[in-house]
Amino acid sequence: MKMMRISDLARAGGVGVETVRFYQRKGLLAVPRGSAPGGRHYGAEDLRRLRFVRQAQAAGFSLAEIAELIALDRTDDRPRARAMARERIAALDAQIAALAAARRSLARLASDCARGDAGPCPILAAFD
Amino acid sequence: MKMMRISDLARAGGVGVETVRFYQRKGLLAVPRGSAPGGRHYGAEDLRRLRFVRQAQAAGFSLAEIAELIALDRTDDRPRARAMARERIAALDAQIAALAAARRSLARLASDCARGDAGPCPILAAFD
DNA sequence: ATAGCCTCCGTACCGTGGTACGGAGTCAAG
DNA sequence: CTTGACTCCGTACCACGGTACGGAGGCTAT
Repeated sequence: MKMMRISDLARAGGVGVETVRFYQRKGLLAVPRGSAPGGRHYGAEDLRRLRFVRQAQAAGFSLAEIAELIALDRTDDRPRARAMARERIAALDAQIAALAAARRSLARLASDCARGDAGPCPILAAFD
Repeated sequence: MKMMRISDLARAGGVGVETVRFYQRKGLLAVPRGSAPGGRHYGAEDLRRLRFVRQAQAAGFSLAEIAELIALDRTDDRPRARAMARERIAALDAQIAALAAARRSLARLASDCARGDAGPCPILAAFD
């Protein structure tokens, strides 16, 4: 692919230039091989990485964990990768269940509160 | 009402004393009516509030929004409370869907990677 | 009455995930 | 050959949600 500049990479990844640079500092993204002034800067591989970072973040991995995943990918440390995935799945399950429970409480609040301008609208009792 | 001290309240609410004090500064919890030295400090109402804060946090409200909810409870501003609840429910639904999608991707990674020490374990391709 | 634990209060600090700023250099077009 | 857009780089700053620290003072048991 065709020598993207940092701003192109950022746009393609849906983040700001400063965020790309922040990820570079954190070791999540390669900083372009120093000696290529004016030449190519970033390629398709960088964009894949950037997208991976965003997806992994959406899955709840911290940036530090994502750095670890990238290192794991390099060293092909499959057992560790599997373990991290399993841990995250368990955490995700717990989180989804907690959010679903909160959603139910909130839905109850909204409907308890929905009709009648009189009667109790016990906001502080929403979570019982 | 057994005149809890701040440390009792914190323990009952599952947080640290410093966190209770932090919430007081943020206006989420009342600071005990200054003139009662040695007398009662905190009561059941404070504990309900503290628990409300934690539950509302679990539902994804920020501390600033929680402060607003508490103010709403005081002024009995039902329309606004309903609106906040509905907004939060929508955000929760989106978040739950996103987490569920991430969970599926991760589950696929874990199983793709599960058997065989050979073959591809494409960590960086986990989210495609 | 002194020790030890507690409270209150202010201020400072922390990790996470960015966001902004200013300076110096490079590059292509006008 | 200057202007403008862009790069790299470092440093500083931000919001959020705490967490820690140090001093002044109070309650209670020994």
